[in-house]
Amino acid sequence: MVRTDFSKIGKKWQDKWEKEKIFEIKEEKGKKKFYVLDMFPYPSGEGLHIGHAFVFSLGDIFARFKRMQGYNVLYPIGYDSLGLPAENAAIKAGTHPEEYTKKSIANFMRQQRAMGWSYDWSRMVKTSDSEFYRWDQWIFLQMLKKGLAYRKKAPVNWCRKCNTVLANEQVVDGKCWRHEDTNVEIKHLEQWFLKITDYAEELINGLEKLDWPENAKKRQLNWIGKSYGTEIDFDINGKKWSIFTTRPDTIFGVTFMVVSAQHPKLIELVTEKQKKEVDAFLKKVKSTSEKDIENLEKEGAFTGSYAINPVNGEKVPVYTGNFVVADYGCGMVMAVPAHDQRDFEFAKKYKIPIRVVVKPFEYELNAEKMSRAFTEEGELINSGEFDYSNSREAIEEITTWMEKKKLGKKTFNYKLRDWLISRQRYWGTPIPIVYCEKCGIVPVPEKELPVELPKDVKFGEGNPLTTNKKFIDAKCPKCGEKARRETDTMDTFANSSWYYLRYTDPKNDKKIFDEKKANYWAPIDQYIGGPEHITMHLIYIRFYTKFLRDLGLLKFDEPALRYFTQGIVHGADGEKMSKSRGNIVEPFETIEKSGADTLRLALVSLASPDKDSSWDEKIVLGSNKFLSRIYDYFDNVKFGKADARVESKLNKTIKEVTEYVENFKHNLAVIKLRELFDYFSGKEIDKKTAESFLKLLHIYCPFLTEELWSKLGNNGFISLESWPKVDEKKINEEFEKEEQAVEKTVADVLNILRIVNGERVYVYVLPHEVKFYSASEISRRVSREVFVFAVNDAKKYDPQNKSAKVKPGRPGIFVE
RNA sequence: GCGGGUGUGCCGGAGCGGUCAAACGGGACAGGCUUAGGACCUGUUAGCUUAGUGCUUACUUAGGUUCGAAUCCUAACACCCGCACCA
Repeated sequence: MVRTDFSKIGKKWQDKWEKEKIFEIKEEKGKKKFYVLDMFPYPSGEGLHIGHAFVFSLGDIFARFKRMQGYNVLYPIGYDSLGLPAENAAIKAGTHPEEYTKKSIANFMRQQRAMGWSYDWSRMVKTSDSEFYRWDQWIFLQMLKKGLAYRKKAPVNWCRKCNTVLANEQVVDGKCWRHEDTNVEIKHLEQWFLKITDYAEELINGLEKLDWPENAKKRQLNWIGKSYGTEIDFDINGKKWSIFTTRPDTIFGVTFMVVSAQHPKLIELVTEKQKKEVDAFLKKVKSTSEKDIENLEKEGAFTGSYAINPVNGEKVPVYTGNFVVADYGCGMVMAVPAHDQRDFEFAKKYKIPIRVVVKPFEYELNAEKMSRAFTEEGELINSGEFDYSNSREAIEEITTWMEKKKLGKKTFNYKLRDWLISRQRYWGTPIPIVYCEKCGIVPVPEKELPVELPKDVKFGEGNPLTTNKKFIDAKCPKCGEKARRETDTMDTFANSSWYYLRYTDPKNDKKIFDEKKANYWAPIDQYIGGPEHITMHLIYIRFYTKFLRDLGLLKFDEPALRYFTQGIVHGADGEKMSKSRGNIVEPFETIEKSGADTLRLALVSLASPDKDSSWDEKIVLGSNKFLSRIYDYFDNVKFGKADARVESKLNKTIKEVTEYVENFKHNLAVIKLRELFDYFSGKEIDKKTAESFLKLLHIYCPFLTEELWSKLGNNGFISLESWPKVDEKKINEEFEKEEQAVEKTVADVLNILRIVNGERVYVYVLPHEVKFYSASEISRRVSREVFVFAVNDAKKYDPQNKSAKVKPGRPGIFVE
């Protein structure tokens, strides 16, 4: 047998598809659209990795499936080519990010074609094209107009390795998302923010109707983090200071207050006497951000001020502390050490009194002897008129009571913060702003967009954009005087927040996109991408979509109706693939050796695509073997007439596979295809059945099936054929029974043959079951001569009267 | 601490109330085809037992619901992932 050169077949069909532009589509009235999208890649110089091969194959499989089902399928590709990694990699390689990106993209494209992904290449977008990022700038200006883009001085996350600030979403465990070993520092800088929090409520509510994995929705919900509580006003030095709490039931147990070390108005609270102490503490806080944040001890300093508890008039000291988050709630908390672990630790350290106000139902609490805070439900004590009520119920009661007395009010808070988009780096979308001494912050007029990235900059220290004088020096659009151009660029996530819309009208140079086109294709019907994007990209893209809708450009609220998260393919050792572990799998080696079809098939056979899996080279061998068998079979196939059994099996398979593909259960679909092939490869089949099989297989193995399709004498592309339809009438459960009967009998016969040897096998069955037992089939399987008799057959040969043992579904067997 | 997930035979991994000793693939073993095979085909792969029957023990562990559980519930253990000083 000659080894089939799958990679050669691949190249042949790649070229044909491209020449005929069969995947280029346009809007069509009367045809139902379907938008399949894989999250676009950041084009690194290293080319596609196995994760790419996997996700994009999932997308392609789905796109092909929907296309064959008759939908007008939009399946585009683009490159998230702006961003820090490109800049860093370019610097490292001693080249310009633009060159680096260009090369990387070319390499990506070559590899993507080889994988057989059916993109509409004519719609390709690159975020690094000024014709793309021009619309980033345009959106920014619209947000500015609506007050959603604003500038403020704030404590921000700074990564010294990236040399830029980071969004909240980009801080992982107190470290930079790109530098696991680098602690994020807090700096106070003036930066641009997008007011995503305005959409917090809608971002929560919108989740409900989305067909997303439950855990993705939960994670977003968690991230937005809405919590209900009470805002309570405390009097400090005659001024009103509010705090936020979810435990107003413990208000009588407040023994001190803590204000965040980063609170903008902290100074107002610090008395002359305490200034030194507080300053020393603040200094320490700043330097501790360098250290391990996880095990940070709760620390603080007394400010010298006292707050008056509104419910009992008590004076309690106000501290500043390192464990209070400045921009959550009010940046200040009421501390109830008896019932909050953090407050407890703080109180112990600074010897602040602890007062129990919630008593456990079963026992007494002694404040002095407590080793930790009691945070569970209990009975109120030391709480004035609320004594003896249930603490959980008291939350509501006390809040209502305070509302009546105007001491506080019911409210809620989000964990979600506004999106900090300024980056002090070069390879990003320039923020279209000019600073004028006279006019202040002035937006660049829309007709002057794009503000292009100058090519001539120096990389090294600081923001490269500041090294190009021509770029910085600008004229104020308002007064015409000399002004300074903003040198910060936008977070790369701005680009990916709306790219899916640009695909619908990628070459439009008048507008961001044509609304008709966008509303025809979008929203995305099936989005596919990794779980790491759930709390970053997928929040931002939803936010942008809602904003563009509010501008009147979109008629829908959500960017992606259905979302599939693929699992991570680990190395053969079950560990995450990494260079240092040396367990990286290079998809290209496999493609060259066994062809893209093999790789695609292997990737989806490995495990359920939504689950993590470990790469196993054997899966490639197995897949390759299967494809070789198919190729050989079709290479010298002779068709006959349709066999009812084969047709039944085929239709059942169509039904199952369709269902599996729809739900991304490709591992199971492949099994069904294997079973079908095994079933008919030993039998005579008709051409139509064979073609249906090829069509089912096509979504996984596009090249091989194109080849075989044409070998069968077809002129067109199988890529453009339609998905087989189930003919329920042809599914005959009788055949299944028959199969099972044969299966069981074969097993029995083999079992007997192991004990006694014989040449001839006699099978006795109930008269109405005779039709289920095919002598030839059993004979084939057991390699003996086989005779089937009905028990009431007078002429049967049955020397040991085995027919007496016959029961329904169980034949008698005699071997001699 | 909070949230999500997973635990199945030698391995990967299906199954998610009966038709389950448990799909499919891989491995191992036996046999066939062959000069030979890492190629292909067939069979075996929990234990005991038997001319094909039957029985026992099995799907992390311990309980429970049920006529009946790998599948549902409760608890424990283990592992993985996400968020986290959010008041």
